[in-house]
Amino acid sequence: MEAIAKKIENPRVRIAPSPTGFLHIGTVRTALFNYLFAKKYNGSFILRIEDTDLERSKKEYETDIIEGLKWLKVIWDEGINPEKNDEYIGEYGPYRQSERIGIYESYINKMLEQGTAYYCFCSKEDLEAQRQYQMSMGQAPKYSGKCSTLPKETVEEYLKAGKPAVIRFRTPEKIVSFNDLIKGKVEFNTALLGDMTIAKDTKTPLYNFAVVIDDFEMTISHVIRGEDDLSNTPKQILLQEALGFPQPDYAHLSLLLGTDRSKLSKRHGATSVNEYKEKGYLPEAMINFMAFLGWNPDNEREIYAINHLIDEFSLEHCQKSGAIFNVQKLDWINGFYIRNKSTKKLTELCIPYLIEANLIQPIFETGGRLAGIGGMEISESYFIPETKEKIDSIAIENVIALYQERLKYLSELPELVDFFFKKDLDYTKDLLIWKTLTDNDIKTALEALEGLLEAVKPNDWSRTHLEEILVAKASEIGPEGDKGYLLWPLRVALSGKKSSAPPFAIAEILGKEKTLLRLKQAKEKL
RNA sequence: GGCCCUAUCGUCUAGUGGUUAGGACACCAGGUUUUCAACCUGACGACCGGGGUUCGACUCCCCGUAGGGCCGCCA
Repeated sequence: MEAIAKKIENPRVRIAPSPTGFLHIGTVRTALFNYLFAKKYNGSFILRIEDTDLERSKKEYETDIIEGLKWLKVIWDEGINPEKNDEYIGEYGPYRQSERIGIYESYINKMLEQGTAYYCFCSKEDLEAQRQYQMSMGQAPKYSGKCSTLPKETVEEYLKAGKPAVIRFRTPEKIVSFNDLIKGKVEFNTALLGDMTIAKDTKTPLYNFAVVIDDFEMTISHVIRGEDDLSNTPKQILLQEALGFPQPDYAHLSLLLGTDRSKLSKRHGATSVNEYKEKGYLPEAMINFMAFLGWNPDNEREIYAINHLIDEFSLEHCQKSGAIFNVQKLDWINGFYIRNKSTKKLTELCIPYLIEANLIQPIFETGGRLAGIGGMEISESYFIPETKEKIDSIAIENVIALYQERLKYLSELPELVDFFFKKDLDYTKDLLIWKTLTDNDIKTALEALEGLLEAVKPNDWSRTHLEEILVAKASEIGPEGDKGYLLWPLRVALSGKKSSAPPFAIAEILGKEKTLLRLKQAKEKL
């Protein structure tokens, strides 16, 4: 019989990244699940920066983590102020471990006094050799406990002499068992652990120790984290017991996997959210996609906005096994969100990519700001570097509208629409050929088009009218009504590509003058 | 090597003893298109193996097997 599920009220959860790299996609997933859990049950979501490793921690990475989570709108209730990084929000700060050294120190001293922790003077080399030996003997690698019985005087003496030391926890040997909210009952025999290192010295705590202190001090009620931390849990529970702390509930999320089913890492490709942001994935698509990696709602719906995710979220529906990060599905979801955006909004998102590709450049007349890819602020007007023409955002919007339903991600755009912004198109004669068309046929078609378009009055220059007259003509000349005999050369002449949006719409946007010019340029290729 | 976790279409998953094993992405075919995309229709495609338990196992138990994670003076 299962234990009666505890009611969850106002939980306090946290995400505790260490700023030793750019915001990782796996961190985001963990953050998201914590966030959903907190919001679902009216709790608090806390951001704590685990920067005890001074060597590897960098401010730059911390900023990246904060900015990435902000971009995804996975916002915390407590921790570093998202707007002002030198301030904290919440009563349990500071929220950077590097600023909590005094707190750890007092607990370390307490344990040293209690005797639940002791100084160890063994050298790294000896320890490593021991580990190798034990593993080769088929034993669990663990510390021998050599220094655990050192007389007090010896310890004093060594310390005074400045002998290198670390602080170890006198790990009790017992069966630790806990009920993981996702995995179920999990048991460990801590006799296999050995006395673990909890600090390099009283001012330099190590991960497992700092986590336990902070989770207690910050009254964390639920620890929701990746499965890679599962084997740290018994160590942390033992520490809690030694310190007399209550035990939080644990939930270990299955891992995000690469295509080879190993833990998602750099060698699988993009793992930093920046890379996805730059490639032009929308934050809401990323969230929707990642929520469905290792979780699913009760129904078969797939598209979920964040507030729906919050409504439906529960740890019971979390998968026990790992999930491959499948970019194809991400592409599909992202395309869906792109299609469902207003064209105006999408245009704002796309403009930085067009600028980046140097298809357009902003004109800063009234202090417009350029925010770059993923940014929102845009200039009022633009010019086309290649032609020196001015182009307003409405015109750009018309271009975007044509490609909105063809886009999987934003960075695809420039190569799809570059022909709108170019003087000469770069394609060869072969591309103009439809099925069995000869040079002469193409010339005839292009001239027919010229004649037809020349006659269109400026006021009639619209995609619907152009379609009307051109399709009528195309059906006439092509065998068995094959419109490609006329329309294919038209498309290629206008776009220089073998696939594009309908040429009538392209012609409308290009305008009569440029359309005719491109027809002429096409003839010159023959 | 030790400990722990996991196992349904290629992928993400539904399924909690009796189902034609459902959906989505991808793939394939057809429709619509001058093309591509979008859209519509359809097809293909899975319970890791072996023992139990049971009238009956994808579902429960055990043993294998496979995959993964962790075994730091990193987090």
